[in-house]
Order: sequence, then structure tokens, then C-alpha cells
Amino acid sequence: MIGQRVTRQRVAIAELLESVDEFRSAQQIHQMLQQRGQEIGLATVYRTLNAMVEQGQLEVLLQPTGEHTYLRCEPRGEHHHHLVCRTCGRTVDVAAPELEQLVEALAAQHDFRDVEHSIDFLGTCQDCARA
Amino acid sequence: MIGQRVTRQRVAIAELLESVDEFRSAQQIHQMLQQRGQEIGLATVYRTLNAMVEQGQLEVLLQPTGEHTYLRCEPRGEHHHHLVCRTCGRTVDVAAPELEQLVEALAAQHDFRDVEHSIDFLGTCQDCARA
DNA sequence: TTGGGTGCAAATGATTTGCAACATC
DNA sequence: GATGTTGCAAATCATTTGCACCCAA
Repeated sequence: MIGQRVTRQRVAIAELLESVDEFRSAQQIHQMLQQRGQEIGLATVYRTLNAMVEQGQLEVLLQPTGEHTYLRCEPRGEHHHHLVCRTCGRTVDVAAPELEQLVEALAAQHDFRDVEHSIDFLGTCQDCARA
Repeated sequence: MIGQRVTRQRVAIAELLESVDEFRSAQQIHQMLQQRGQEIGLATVYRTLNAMVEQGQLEVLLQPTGEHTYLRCEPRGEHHHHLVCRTCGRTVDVAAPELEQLVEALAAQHDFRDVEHSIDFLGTCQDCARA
């Protein structure tokens, strides 16, 4: 659960996120909620999104502009990366054990510890390439 | 060259960046310049930094806060990644051909084209781990 | 001379926060 | 009824931009 209390706004945000498969910004999410007739303050959207990230329910992707975008974590919750389409925003999960091993090895080579990485790729998906 | 004209402020910024080995924000760079007695407007720092990035003289790293940080490109200019120390900011260049191949393969597997990636790792360097 | 460059202050945009009103448990 | 939540507006923060003035070429 998000916090302690189940409110109309948290339910609305959680439900909306269930149906979204692309990384979206807080502003976009707020806007989508309004279009669905859900009146929710922007501040509440930010607060809820942050809480969900802290509880591992959402992943964050930083856009080149510095804007934060969010996507629900896959239920399986395994460590993985994303292929994001620069045109339509479609996101594909990618699990690559070799990649993890490589990162480990590189870090060790340079005596770095507790290395984190959040690797995401930006490309053009098949559908958008055709268009 | 940065633009067309060589000004006191551009020289100061370029010289400062020569001596820096960690990713630094525009604000930090501005502050460092002031401490060196260089009076330069913040706006000019931003404008110059952006111009240098566009001309491939600097690399950009987005901090988790969404803040942009800059570091001069290695002269060799080859594609590579960074290991950044979360404590001291020290940055180590890492070239990993295997990593590039892996990325290519993953993208192809999912029919994504023109895939870009900017992979940076955050860890604790040997010196900071000891302290 | 002259157009690019600079500084400053105002404008932007995203995100956070203070606080009183409010709803859930 | 107590405490966590919300909404709104104000406050932050990083970054950009308008514009009059300035300087390198």
C-alpha cells in the first residue's frame, strides 16, 4: 500500500498507472487524471508518486531534460532495464544477465564498490520506424 | 572553438574545465569561477556550457535530482562510459566493447533502431570506501 | 563599425512545502 | 476524534530568455 490511508486520489492514481505502459511525467499523469474527470491537485500527484517510488512500486526514468518520468514496476520485480521508443514512448523490459555481469566486472576492475546502475536505451521501435 | 569570439569569460570557463576531473553542475562551475576571482554571470556560464555540449566538447551527466553536470570530453573522443564515485565525484572512463555489442544485440532482438545509450555507473571509489 | 556576447533581471518549468480545511480509520 | 491527506498558493531550484549595453574582430 501507498501510505496508511486509502483515499479517492490514491486509488485514482494507482488505477491509472495500472493501465499505462510508458514512462510518464507527474504532469502528464495529472493531466490524464483530469481528462478522466478525476479532480486531483498536482501536489498530491507528486507526493503520491514519490511515496510509491520510495516503496518500490514505481520506477523512475530521467528524461534528457531533467524531467522525472514514472512507470509501475513489473510485478515480478526482477532487476531489468528498458528499451524506450523515442517516438511513441513504448517501453520494453529487457533482462540481460550478461549485462549485469559486465557491470560487476568493470566496477571490480576499478575498485569501485556498491555500484548501482540504471541503464535505459532510447531508440525507435519497429512500428515507429515503419511510419 | 566555442562560437566565433574569444572572450574573457569563455577563456575562463574553458581553462577551469581543463583542470576539473569530475562532473560539475553549472552552478558549481560558476561558483568555482567566482572563487578564482572571475566575475562571470550565471547566464553566461549556462550559455557557454550549452554551446560546448552542442559542439561535443563536454559530456552531460544527469544527476538523480535532474540536475545537469558537465565534464570535458577526453581528447581521444572515443565512445566510453563513466564510473562516478558517489562520495567524491571522481570519474573514471571505462571503455567496454562487450557492453556496446550487448546493447546492439538487445536492441536488434526487440526490433529497435538507432539506439542510443548513455551508461554511467554510480559507486564508491577505493579511497572513499577506506575513509 | 557591427554583430556576436554579456549581465541582469524577469520569465519558465518542474517540483516542493506550509498550512488550514478535510476525510479516513 | 485523532491523525494522515489534500489543495492551493507561495516558495524553491535549475535553467532560459529579453534586452540594452559592450567588446572582439
